[in-house]
Amino acid sequence: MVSAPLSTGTPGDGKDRLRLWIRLLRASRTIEAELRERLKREFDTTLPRFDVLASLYRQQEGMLMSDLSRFLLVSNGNVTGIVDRLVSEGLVARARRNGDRRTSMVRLTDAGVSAFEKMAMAHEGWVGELLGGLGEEDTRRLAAMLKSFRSNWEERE
Amino acid sequence: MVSAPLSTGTPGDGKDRLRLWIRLLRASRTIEAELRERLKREFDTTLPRFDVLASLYRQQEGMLMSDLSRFLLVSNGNVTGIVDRLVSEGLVARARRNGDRRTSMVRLTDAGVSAFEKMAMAHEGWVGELLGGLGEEDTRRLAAMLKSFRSNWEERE
DNA sequence: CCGATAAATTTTAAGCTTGAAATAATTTCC
DNA sequence: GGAAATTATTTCAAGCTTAAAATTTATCGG
Repeated sequence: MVSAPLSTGTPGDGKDRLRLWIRLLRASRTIEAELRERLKREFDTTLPRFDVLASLYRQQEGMLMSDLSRFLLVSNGNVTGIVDRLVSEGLVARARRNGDRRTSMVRLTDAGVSAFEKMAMAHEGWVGELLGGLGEEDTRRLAAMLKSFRSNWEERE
Repeated sequence: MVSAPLSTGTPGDGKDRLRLWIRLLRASRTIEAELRERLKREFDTTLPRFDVLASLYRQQEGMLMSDLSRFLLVSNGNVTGIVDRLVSEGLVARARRNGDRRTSMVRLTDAGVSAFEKMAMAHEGWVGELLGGLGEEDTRRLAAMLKSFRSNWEERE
């Protein structure tokens, strides 16, 4: 996955950052794969569906398709398909709005709420387990660094 | 993307790790999306193809399909398709082996080597830019933490 | 009011991804 | 040697993903 550093490397050039990126990507893919597999096995669902349910659970009043897309960092068209499937599973409902007929408010159904709560409990446990190798101190430090990275990034677009 | 912590949270429970996981995932998706877009725009290629080329560049003697799959953390069937496309682009070649006719050695062509070298140069620069918000010290610390996380993980399977 | 522009969403085509089933070749073990 | 198990790969169906085009509805400037 992605290339090892090519440049010959005096300290401070792109090499350290490339190495960091490779490790970041491997870590997140490893965890993601494990979570995906467990969601499939235990709840017969997928990570994208879980992510949509999680977003909607945070916003009980509902979200627009474009809110979902922006929040989840995926394309508009992508969300359409995932929500379609969740609707057909009865976990989510679209409600046309009087104000603006282009948009629809997407919201969890009661079945969606209770399905998500079960999954979220297990999910939180799994993440705790999968990141168990990290001490509490490192966990918080890592989280803080990643937070500031995100903010830095967002500033510049 | 993934749920915010649900539990009410005494320090040291799963909450901190869940928060870390969410940030890790958001960071890697953000960077990944930007790299994907630039690979498309500048080189008319994709991240999975770039990843395969990068693996093969590291192992100039070639890799089995299963080596690629294991190294890239993706499924076997997935690699088949990506390599097929790279072969049809002339960047990669499959060579049947005399010893074991189930396997084939996949290797970069000359065109593949020079295409990859161009991309890798740009790629390294992009990563440097995208992670630019992090100081050198943080970069190295973060990388060290992620490395030890990976090893911890790998020990337990 | 009406045409142009913008905004929200869906559709489409191409490619990525997985997990499982199918193929093919090798190895193991009587 | 030959059946059975194992290994490497491909094929397949379903779903995820993107970027771009198309659709539908709102808004804005005459």
